[in-house]
Amino acid sequence: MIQKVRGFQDIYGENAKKYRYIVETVRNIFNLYSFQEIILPYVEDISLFKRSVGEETDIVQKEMYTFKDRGGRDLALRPEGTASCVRAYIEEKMYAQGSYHKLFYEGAMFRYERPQAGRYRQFHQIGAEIFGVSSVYADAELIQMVDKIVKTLNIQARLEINTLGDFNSRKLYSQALRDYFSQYKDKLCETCLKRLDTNPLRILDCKVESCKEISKEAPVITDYISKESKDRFNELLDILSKLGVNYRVNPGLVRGLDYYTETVFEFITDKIGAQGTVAAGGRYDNLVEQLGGPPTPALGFAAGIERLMLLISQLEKKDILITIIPINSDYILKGLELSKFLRDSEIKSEFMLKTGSLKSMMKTADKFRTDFVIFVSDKLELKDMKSGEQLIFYSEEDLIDHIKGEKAV
RNA sequence: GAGGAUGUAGCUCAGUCGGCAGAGCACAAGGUUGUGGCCCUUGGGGUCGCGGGUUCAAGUCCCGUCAUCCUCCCCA
Repeated sequence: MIQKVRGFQDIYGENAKKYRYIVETVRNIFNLYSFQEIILPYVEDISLFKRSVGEETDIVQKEMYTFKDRGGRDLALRPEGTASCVRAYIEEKMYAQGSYHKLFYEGAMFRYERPQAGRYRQFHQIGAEIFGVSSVYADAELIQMVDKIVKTLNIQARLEINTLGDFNSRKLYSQALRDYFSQYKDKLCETCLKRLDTNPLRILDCKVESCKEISKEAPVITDYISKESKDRFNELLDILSKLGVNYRVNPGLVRGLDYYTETVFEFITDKIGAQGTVAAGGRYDNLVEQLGGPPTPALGFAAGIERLMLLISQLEKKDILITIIPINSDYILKGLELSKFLRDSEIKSEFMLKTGSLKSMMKTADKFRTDFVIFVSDKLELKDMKSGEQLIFYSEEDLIDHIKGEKAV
């Protein structure tokens, strides 16, 4: 049997409903905050991700799905959305329209990782970006919006927040850490040795005792962050409090992508195993320029739809279902005609396609969790599946009038 | 990329020392020839993940492989 590819999944049934529910809910919130949708390609030039996400990051080094197309172009399935969004912002010359831009996107991302609960090779994100605003109020508005999403979906997650300082501060601090930890190469764990090259900030996060010990004496980020950045961060925290957003400052919070500056944040849950980050983002003030656009401050976030799905409870059944059952084969066509009539009257209905004994059709209807059954014979009998009561009608019009009356109540 | 656990009916899972492939639920038919849920009876269902090996004999032992789950890692 041919099976689905490792790390890929079929989303169907209740899960498909959850997926759509999340996307609809989040899109609705984006609309409330006046973000505009951008539908981006799934395939981009490899160098876009090398130059934005970072040449040395795990995502670029070992997790991208890359291939050559027939024209010999080096391409990649997108591992994240921000890079494409920035590329489009520059390529479509949105900056030329002046003011600022608020965009959102949604769709599949691809990373070749070891699958795990809440981690797939094809996964889905929904995210938003703001281009052209350096004001701290943009950070506050964005984070408050994500907070609203989390609250609207009724998800238990805490907000952790930190600042990395401006681009230069971050670079200087990384170098300082690299210099410091290089003295202890023989004492660092294997993964931290790699982090020395890739992302020295992550060493501070290591759980190995010996690494923790060395980290204690390591340079502290506050010494490398400008007063402006610190003030900015404190102002953001103050605004968040006033907006009613709860947070926890985590000085160890570092994002894995190279482009972040200043504000970084994650919404984290401990209810779905090790992959607890449900939504995350931050500011990336240098990325647009770095990719060939005009200097443009920017920020954004993305949420993992599969992880949100793991956190939302069973959806409530909203609409009522009516199943039409012809009592024998003589009335099938009449039943189908009735179904058409109901649907033309905007009434949701299921026409019983399974043939067999009335008993087996009733069992099937029950499995569909139908609310009402209409038995079709020379008359029409409406049965309430909860109470078992039946009403007899002799014309389709009378029946529909009755149903519409019921729905109005 | 590293470590660990698991894989038997549609689902959840038993299967002892290597000796005829099992249960519950689900499904089908009937009890009630025009009515679901509860109950009773009967029935249909199997590439024991896949491929090798050992053996008179393998779901069971050995090797490989694939997949799922968990941890590390990474990240949404």
